[in-house]
Order: sequence, then C-alpha cells, then structure tokens
Amino acid sequence: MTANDNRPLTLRDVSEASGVSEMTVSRVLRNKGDVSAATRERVLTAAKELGYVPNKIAGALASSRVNLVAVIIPSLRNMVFPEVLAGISRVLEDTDLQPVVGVTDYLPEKEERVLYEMLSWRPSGVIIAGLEHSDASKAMLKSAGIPVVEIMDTDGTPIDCSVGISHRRAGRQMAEAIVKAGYERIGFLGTKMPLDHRARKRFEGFTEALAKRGVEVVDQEFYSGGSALKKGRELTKALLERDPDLDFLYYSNDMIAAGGLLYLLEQQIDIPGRIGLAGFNDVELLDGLPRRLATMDSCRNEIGTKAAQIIASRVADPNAAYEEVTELSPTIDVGDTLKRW
Amino acid sequence: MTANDNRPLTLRDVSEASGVSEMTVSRVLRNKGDVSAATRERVLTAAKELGYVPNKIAGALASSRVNLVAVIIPSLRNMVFPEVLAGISRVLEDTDLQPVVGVTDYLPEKEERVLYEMLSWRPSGVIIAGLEHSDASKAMLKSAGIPVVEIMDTDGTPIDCSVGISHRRAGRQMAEAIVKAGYERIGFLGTKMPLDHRARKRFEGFTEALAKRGVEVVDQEFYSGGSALKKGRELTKALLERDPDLDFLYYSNDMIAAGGLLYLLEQQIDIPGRIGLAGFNDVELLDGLPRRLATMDSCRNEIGTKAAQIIASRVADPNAAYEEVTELSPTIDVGDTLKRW
DNA sequence: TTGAAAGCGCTAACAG
DNA sequence: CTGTTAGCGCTTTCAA
Repeated sequence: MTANDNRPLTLRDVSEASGVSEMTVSRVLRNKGDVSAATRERVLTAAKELGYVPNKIAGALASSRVNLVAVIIPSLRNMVFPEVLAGISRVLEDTDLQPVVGVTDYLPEKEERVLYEMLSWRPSGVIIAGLEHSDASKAMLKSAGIPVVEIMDTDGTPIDCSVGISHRRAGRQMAEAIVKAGYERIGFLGTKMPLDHRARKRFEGFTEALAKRGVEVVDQEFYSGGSALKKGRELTKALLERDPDLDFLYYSNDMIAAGGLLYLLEQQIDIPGRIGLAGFNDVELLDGLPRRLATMDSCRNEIGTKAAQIIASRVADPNAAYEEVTELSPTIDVGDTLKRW
Repeated sequence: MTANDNRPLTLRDVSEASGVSEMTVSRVLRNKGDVSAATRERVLTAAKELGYVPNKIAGALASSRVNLVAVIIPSLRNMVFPEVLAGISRVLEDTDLQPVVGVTDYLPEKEERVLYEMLSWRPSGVIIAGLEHSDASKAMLKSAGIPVVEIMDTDGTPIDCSVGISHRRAGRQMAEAIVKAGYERIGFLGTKMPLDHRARKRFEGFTEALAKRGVEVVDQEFYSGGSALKKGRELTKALLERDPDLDFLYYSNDMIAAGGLLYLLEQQIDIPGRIGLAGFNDVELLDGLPRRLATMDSCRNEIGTKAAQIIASRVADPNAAYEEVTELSPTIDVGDTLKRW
C-alpha cells in the first residue's frame, strides 16, 4: 500500500524512502558509476516498493540524450512496412535504442509534419522510407545533426545514407525474365503511382528494359484504395476484356497479382501457358495460393536490419564508418506463373 | 545559408535573431496568449529562416504536459491492429495528441517492459489491448494517474475503462448460427491460445453454446507462426484426414479460414453443403476470394475510434464523463460458406 | 563511494 | 502586449 497522492513519483521520493541522496539513487537506477552493494540494494527495494518509474523527459533534458529512433514509413496497411519494422526492432532490442513509428500515408505534407513532430523529440537517429522528400523535410533532416538512413530505395542520392534495392533494376530484371520466357503482349496493373515513387521506378525500369528488346507494354490498369485482392480481380477482368490477346500481366504488388491469379484460374485460363503473371514483394501471405506466384523479393527484412545496424553503430560511435549507399540484390522467384526457359 | 555550428537551435537563438524575448517567441510558436501581428511576423520569419524545431523535451518538462498517447498492441503483423490504429489516428489527428505505438508480441513480460518504457515518457493516456496484464503492469497503469483504455475485449474488469466486444458472446453467437444451420460434427482450427486470450474466450463461448445444444467440438488443430494461409490449408487437410465426417470447420481467424477454403475448393468439396466454414475478424483482404467466407466483424475500427475519443475527451477535461465498459456488437456475415436456415 | 551545486531548454506565473 | 523570474526532474561536474 503505497501512499498514492496522485503526484507522479520523483527521484526525491525514492531518495527519501531509502535515505540515499538523489544523485546516488540516479546512479543505481542507471547502473552508472560505482555504488556499494548495500546502498544499491536499499535503493532498488525502495524504488520497487514505491513503484517508481523514471521520468525520461527530465533525464533526456539533463543528459541531452534521447534513446529514440524515429522510423517514418508511408503506411502500416501494406505488410511490407511492418516487416521492415520487425527487422529494425529486432536489431534495436539489443541496444538501448527504441524505435518510434510515424506514418505518412504517402503524403509529402504529412511526412513533413510527422518528421517535424518527431524531430522535436530530439531522437538519436532517423530511418525514413524513400529518397523523395519535400525541401523542408530535407532541410530538417540535414540540420538535425543525427544519423539519417533512407530505406527501401537506392535510385537517387541520399541525404546521409541509404539502404534498399534499386527498383528500376528490379523492374528491368523482371522485364528481361518475361521476354526471355517468350511473352510478347504485356499488360501492366498497379497502383496509381504519382506518390508511390518506388512503384513508379519499377515501372520505368520495366518499360525501358522491354523497349530495349523491342517490346512494349500494350495496356495498363490502375487502382487506388480498397481491398487489393478484389481490385486485382477487377483490374484483370477489365484489362483482359479490353485486350484479350495479352499473354503476360505484370502487377505492381503481390496482393493484386493474387486477385488476378484467382480470377484467371476461375476462368480456366492456362497459367503460365496462355497467360503469365508476376507480382512484386514476395508477400508471405501468398504462400498458400493455388499457384506460386512469380515475384521478386524486396529484401525488406534485410533492409530493416541493415538500417538499424547503421543507426546503432553510429549512435554508439559518431565516427563509425558506414556505406553511403547499401544496395541489396532482390532475386526473382519464377514460381508457377512464369514459363521457365 | 544559416550558420550551422551543429548545435541544435534553441528558443534563445530565435529570440536573438528576431530581437524578441524568449518568452514572446515561445508564445508565438505555441499560438498562446496575445502577441502583436508585427512581432509574431518577425518571430515566425526568424524561426523559419533558422530552421528552428522546438524542443519538446524541454517544453514537456516545463509544462508537465506531454501530448503523447501510448498505444500498446500485441502485433503489427495481424491486420486487425493496424486497423485499430487507423481508427485511433484519425480521431487524434483532430486534437494535439499523438499516438505512439508499442508492440508486445503477445508476451506479458514484453508488455511490461514496453509499458514501463512508455510510461517513463509520461504520456497523457494509454490505450492497451486486452484485459489480461501482469500484476506489475496493472500496478503501473493504476498509479500512472492518466486515462487508461483497455481495448478489444470486454470480458473482464477494466483497470480504468474498456472498449471492445465480448469474445465469449461472439463465440456463442457463431455456435448458435452453426447449429441452427443444421451442422452437427464440428471441428475447430486456430492458434495455440495460451497467450491469445481473445481467441481463447471465443473458443470457450463457442464450446459452451454448442454444449447447451448437445453438440461437441469433435476435434481441433492448432498452429503457431508461419503464413496463415498455408497453415490454414495444412490444418484443414490434417483435420479432415483424421475426421473425414466433419461437417463444419470453425477457424479462429479469417486468414487460416481462407487457406482452408482454398484447399477445400481444390478438393471439389461442396461448400457449404458438405462442409461449412466460418472465420473471425472480417478481414478486408478476404474480399476477393472465390467464396465469401462466413465471418464476424470484430468492430476494430470502431474500437479504435471510441477509445481515442475517450482519451481525447478525458485529456481535455479530466472530469469528463465516460462509460466504464463500452461493449460493441459484432455481427455475423454468413457469406457463402454457411448454410442459410 | 557519496553528495552538493548548477544547469539542460522550455513554460507558468506574475509584473509591467 | 511584453518581459522577468523561477522552476520542471533529472544528470553533469566537481568536491569531499
């Protein structure tokens, strides 16, 4: 039964309860400096009995050290980002750093607001998705004086450093695989891309590589919002009704590709003979579909891991060396929906 | 070109640059108190030019006000939680409060750590999943002196208040629907439940309601980890090989139910005639499957909304009235996998 | 090994 | 409308 006068407890309370100076209490609670076993014991007992929870606000102000890492991502609804986050968390769990997540909804203005808000807590580092930011955001990141890792994408110049894959190259690789497999009349289905720079870059790499081989994207369908699986069905149906002779469909992500796959199977269409399919992202969810979708790993776990490692090492030692650009190599999995050649 | 000596800017810098006292600068930046348009202009210009970002650490310490709401959930990999989060964010966006997410991985010890960590930042409120917490966690929540909303579940006594559904009742309702539709040999497939209290409560309500009608769960299969869709296939196959005469399968979530559905369709089994299926959660993803799965809405968006509203109103006015228990009513969607009666 | 004093950068409260 | 003063609860620094 601790006297609970509703005022949050302070170091002073623990100090009085244990008969040890505030300073020494602070040392015990942080495992910092030498304290005799006896006083340490007294302090810990008192703290536990009172149910003392340190005030990090005060601690951070006094030490000008904040063990937070800002992680800024476009969305939590796309499983890619929780997976990146999982990689980050796993690495940071072995340090005293803590990730704090901000979501931008793919909107530059919101990114700016979220970034401002997070920087006002003076985090020790920033991990932020993408290389495209407003000028104001870039200025904030530059002048924050902390490590900044831009993740997911390496097609561009990072503010500080970047970890990701080249989406242009990913698009090119898939185009090459498709052409090599003998497909010639190719359709594209994806999100509306103005704000999804990575999807756009993949598409650019894709069309460019096709062009080099004299192939063109015959037609395209775009969507936004809603259940991706259902959208995948709808887009596929619409596209094939317009262009029944397409022999390959390239989707900007695995969820809509899965919807397309289910639709085509219901139509009894021969896959990958009559039509081939490919997605992007290697979503684990898809393991369990009637066919294994051709796709490409986006290395998201590794991206999270590497980004967190860079932050951790640079926070531990501001002079630690680090790669300016860490480009990972995604691999194609042809699955069952792309002819082998 | 601002002189960047790498030291974060302070109010004093803005004060000097604008020739206005720190206090007035502070007032301008917070829109607090009356400031003449002229000085306001001078201050804002100076702040923008310098690229000043306020230090919330210092501000929070001085004002003992922190605009953070701790949101503690078991996982981000289960789409339910990002959706609850979305509801919370939407409501808090209209206030000056900000959600900060912590993830527990369904582990009570981790919940305790995360809670301690978050409380040490002295948030204005806590939204936490579930009613089951360690004694230490409960003690922390009680003595924090801030609004605490326990979400997702109302089968139990909240520390402060709760918003959710009764999972026992949800299980009961589904059992009744199944029996009414004429199914009699029922199998259950789900996660290993020791730590997933809500899944456990649904199961308990389910078996209890069946028992009342003289029906028993014939057999069960459990899983943990891995791709839910694939697991759903595997569990379904295993269960039906063991008990070929089952006529209904109740899954603890929609993803494994979807896997089961795909498997059964491939086996050319008549659904819902020969076997009926039902899941739980009404995951939007499933919109687009070959059949509409029978399921039950878990009201997660509404839960997030309501919880955030309670926090917001109680932060705005500590004496604001609020319901101790807000029980929402999930509804069954029989879809195409449960016979209509 | 322990303690005392002096801030960290901001805001509440008051005075002009 | 603007400025001054005194902290917020800790940690740094220095002295004992």
